[in-house]
Amino acid sequence: MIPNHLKRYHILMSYYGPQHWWPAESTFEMLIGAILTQNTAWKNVDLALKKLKPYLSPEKMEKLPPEKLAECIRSSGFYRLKTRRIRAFLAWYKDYDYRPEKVAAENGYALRKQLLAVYGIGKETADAMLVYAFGKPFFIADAYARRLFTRLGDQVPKKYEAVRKEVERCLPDDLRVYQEYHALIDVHAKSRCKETPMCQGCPFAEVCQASMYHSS
DNA sequence: TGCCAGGAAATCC
DNA sequence: GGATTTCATGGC
Repeated sequence: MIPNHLKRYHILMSYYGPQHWWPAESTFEMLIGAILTQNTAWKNVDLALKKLKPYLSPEKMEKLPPEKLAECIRSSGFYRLKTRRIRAFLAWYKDYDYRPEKVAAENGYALRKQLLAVYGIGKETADAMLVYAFGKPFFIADAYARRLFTRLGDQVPKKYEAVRKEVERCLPDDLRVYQEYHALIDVHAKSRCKETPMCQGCPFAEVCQASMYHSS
């Protein structure tokens, strides 16, 4: 049986409402945040972004000495590593004159391949950038999504690509759906519905009987 | 106080 | 291809 992700999307949407993600004041901030949040709690990313505030444009960040950049993002963890990754991304982005609309003019899959070739950008980071900065519909098959699907009783594939493709097969080719579905899954994951036993007003209450949602 | 958080690359075999 | 290790801080 094919999990109906469109149905799940509607359930989450009617319960939490539109989220209008990604939480960033600019496209550039979103792109940097995507790298900073790798295996890192968003709270620590937010601290780093605040320190980066004076340099939150590609032109300014490019001129920032690496040691200074590292100092700013220290709170996000893996800071030496992420300094290299941010700089690698900036080098790639510069070929598009740091203009997201130029990047967005590329074909989605070709663009994804390009991003994956950049040092420090893997599948999840690439998909987040594609969806929230460059307007390409891809499903972000992150840890929250896998955990939710598992709890709803799916046999979730181990490979990232398999999960992504399976979800994409179930959804309309609509950017807004991909933007909201991922955001809603995130918001839901951080809500009290991660608790067990069954919490009050769980959006998945109807399917709970047929799933292991509140028993794992 | 130990454990984990919106991963990815390098290095094994 | 898979399994393991490295990268590191802050919060609970």
